[in-house]
Amino acid sequence: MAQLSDSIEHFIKDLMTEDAHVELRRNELAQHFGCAPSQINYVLATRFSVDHGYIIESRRGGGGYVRIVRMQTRGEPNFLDALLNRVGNSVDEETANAIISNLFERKMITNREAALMRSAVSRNALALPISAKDVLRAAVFRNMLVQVFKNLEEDKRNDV
Amino acid sequence: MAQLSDSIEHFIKDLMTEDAHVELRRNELAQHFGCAPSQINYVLATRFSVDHGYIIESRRGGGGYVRIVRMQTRGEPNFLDALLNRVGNSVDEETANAIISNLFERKMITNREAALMRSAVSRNALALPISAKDVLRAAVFRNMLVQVFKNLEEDKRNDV
DNA sequence: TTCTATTGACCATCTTTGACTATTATAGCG
DNA sequence: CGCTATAATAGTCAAAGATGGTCAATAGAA
Repeated sequence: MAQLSDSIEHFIKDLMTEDAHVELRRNELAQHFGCAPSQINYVLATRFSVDHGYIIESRRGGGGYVRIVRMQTRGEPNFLDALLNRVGNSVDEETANAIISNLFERKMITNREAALMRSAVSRNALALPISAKDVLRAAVFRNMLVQVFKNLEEDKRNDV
Repeated sequence: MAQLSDSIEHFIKDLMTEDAHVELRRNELAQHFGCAPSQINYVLATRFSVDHGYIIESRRGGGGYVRIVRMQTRGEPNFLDALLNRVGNSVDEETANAIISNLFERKMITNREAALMRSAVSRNALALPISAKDVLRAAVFRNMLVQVFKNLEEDKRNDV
């Protein structure tokens, strides 16, 4: 008995045989299957999660969409999933930096991107005793802005 | 599904590829796109704000106009300072995203870097009611990891 | 029973429109 | 010439429209 969720899953995967990504209208798809729109979310959550090798992006409002991207698992399958598990709910700066370095060595991120990431997770960016998210975000963001400029200087020095 | 607002945004930016400013008739433009004149104001407010690096001047009455000017920051030594001041101790996501877009349009960061930055300051990354910095960092960092993979997909899609 | 699937009520976000308001130029009048 | 009415613009703001998200209750399958 092909469950509704299975049908939707296969429908989406059929759409993705060619391309590694699809974009769809949640409501349209729900209507196509005659189900509640939230059913689509259920399918996405249970069959297209990160540990299944997919990433979901979406946008609300007029012209809204849901985009499903299949990750290419270079090397180990579910590398991202492994990294996310490694990080878990808590990670110290040293570990985070080690992971960033690893990503760079694997040529998955550039030098600049690695620097950006380090700046975002640095002690300096996050060690403030604050609670309001805007305040926290400001701290993270200021650090990233500084890094952008450092990168520009670096590029200039290297005549890029 | 190119939204009206997106079309109008691109239309205006196309007009500005040469010159750093354009002057237009609000009603004419609205008629050209078959929409309400106030739609133009919406686009200006959401895509051409000061944080996006633009200044709007206008005049009503006969011979009225709307002028859009791209702010010059070339050689401006205090651009970083200005941004840091703008951010201050608190900044909302919308403003942060506007600034990131601005940096990208000025070719100061790449598409990938902009995406990384957005992921680091996103609601999703920071809205957790947590206090321990390691926990918070984990949230930020997980988001960035996902972004790295999105970027890889993006590059592959664009055959870079 | 226990795990998975489905639904629906309520929420969040982004866009578009329209009624009402504000400003400016110009034509006509005294 | 100076004033005023009118036309020509643009601005504001709140409501409606268009999507997607979340979560808890319920139903169904194993």
